[in-house]
Amino acid sequence: MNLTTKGKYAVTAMLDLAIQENDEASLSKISEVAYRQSIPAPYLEQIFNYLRKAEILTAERGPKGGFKLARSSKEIMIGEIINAVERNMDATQCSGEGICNDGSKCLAHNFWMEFNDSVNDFLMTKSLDDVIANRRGSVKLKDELLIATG
Amino acid sequence: MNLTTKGKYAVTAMLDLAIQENDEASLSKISEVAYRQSIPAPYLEQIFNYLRKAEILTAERGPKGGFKLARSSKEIMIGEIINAVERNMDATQCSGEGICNDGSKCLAHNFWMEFNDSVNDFLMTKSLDDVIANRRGSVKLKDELLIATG
DNA sequence: ATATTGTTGACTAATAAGATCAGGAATATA
DNA sequence: TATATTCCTGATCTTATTAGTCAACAATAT
Repeated sequence: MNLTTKGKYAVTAMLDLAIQENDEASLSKISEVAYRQSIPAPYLEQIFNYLRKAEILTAERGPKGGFKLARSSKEIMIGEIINAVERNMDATQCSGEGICNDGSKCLAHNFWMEFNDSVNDFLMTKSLDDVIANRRGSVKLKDELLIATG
Repeated sequence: MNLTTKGKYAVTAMLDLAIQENDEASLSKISEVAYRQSIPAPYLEQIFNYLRKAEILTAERGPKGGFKLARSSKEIMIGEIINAVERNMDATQCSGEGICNDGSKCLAHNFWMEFNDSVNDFLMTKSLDDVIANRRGSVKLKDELLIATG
C-alpha cells in the first residue's frame, strides 16, 4: 500500500476546487489552484487529467476555460480521488506477485484483506464536504440548526 | 504513507514464529522461517535485526541458536512490527517537507491526522494471536468454551 | 578446533515517485 | 480570420527508495 504525494496533492487540489465552488459554475485554472496550494503546476496538470478521466472533475478549454467538480462536494468521496491517482492503494497484494493466490502461502492474507477494508471504509465515507466542514469546526452543526429551525 | 513488502515479510515471519511457539522456548533459524514463508533469507536477516532492536524478538547465536518472540503472541501488536521496519507509515506528513507546519497551508491536514489515527487504531489493536485465531476460524471460540467448561 | 548461527554494514540493481517539457487541440474574443 | 489562452497528451528526466546481496565478523555448542 502506497499513499504518495500525488494522492495528497489530488485531495488538496479537490478541496481547493470545492471551496472555490461558491459562485455557481465557476471554473478554476490549473495555474490558480497550483499557486494557491503550492503544487507544481505541470504536475497538477497530470493529476487533473487522472481526475477528469475518473469523472470527478470536468474541464473546459480555451480562454475562460478551467476545471470544476463533476458533482457536488457532498457526493465526492476522498477515496475516489485517491483511487483515481494512486496505483498501489491495495494492501491485499501480500507480495510483489500473486504468490498468495494458492491461499495457504501467506499467513497474513486475511489480515491484509481486513486492513484493506478498514482503510477503504474510512476513505469512502468521507466526502470533500465532510473534510471542509470538519476543518471549519462547526459548519455541520450550523446546517443542522438551520434545518431544525426551518 | 508506505506499507511495503518489507513490512509484510516482517508480519508474515512473526506469524510463523508465533505458530512455531508451541514447544516452549523453541528457537527458529532464519533459514527455516525464510524457507517456510518464501522470503529471501539474507533479506529476512536484515528484517529480524530491526525487530530485535525493537525488542519484539530475541536471538541466540551459535549452533542451536535462533530467534523467538520476546513476548507472548497475545502481547505483540501488528502495528509494532510494522513500525519497527517501515520508515514511512505516517500519513500526517502532508508533503515531502514540513510545509504543513504553519497550519493554514494544507487544507487536508486534519483529515490526514484522522486517517492516521484510524490506521493506527486498527494496527495497534490486532495481536499476532488475533490474526492466527482469526485465520483458523474458531480457535477463539474454542478457548472460550474451554474456559466456560473449566 | 570447528561448524553453526546471528550481527553488521556496505553495496548493487531495479523500480517508482516526482516532476518537467514540447507540441497539439479546442475555444473565446478582437 | 488571427491570436491568445487554456486544457490535453505523451515522452523524458532525475532522484530516492525498495528489494535484495554479500563479505567479514562475533558468539557459542559440541
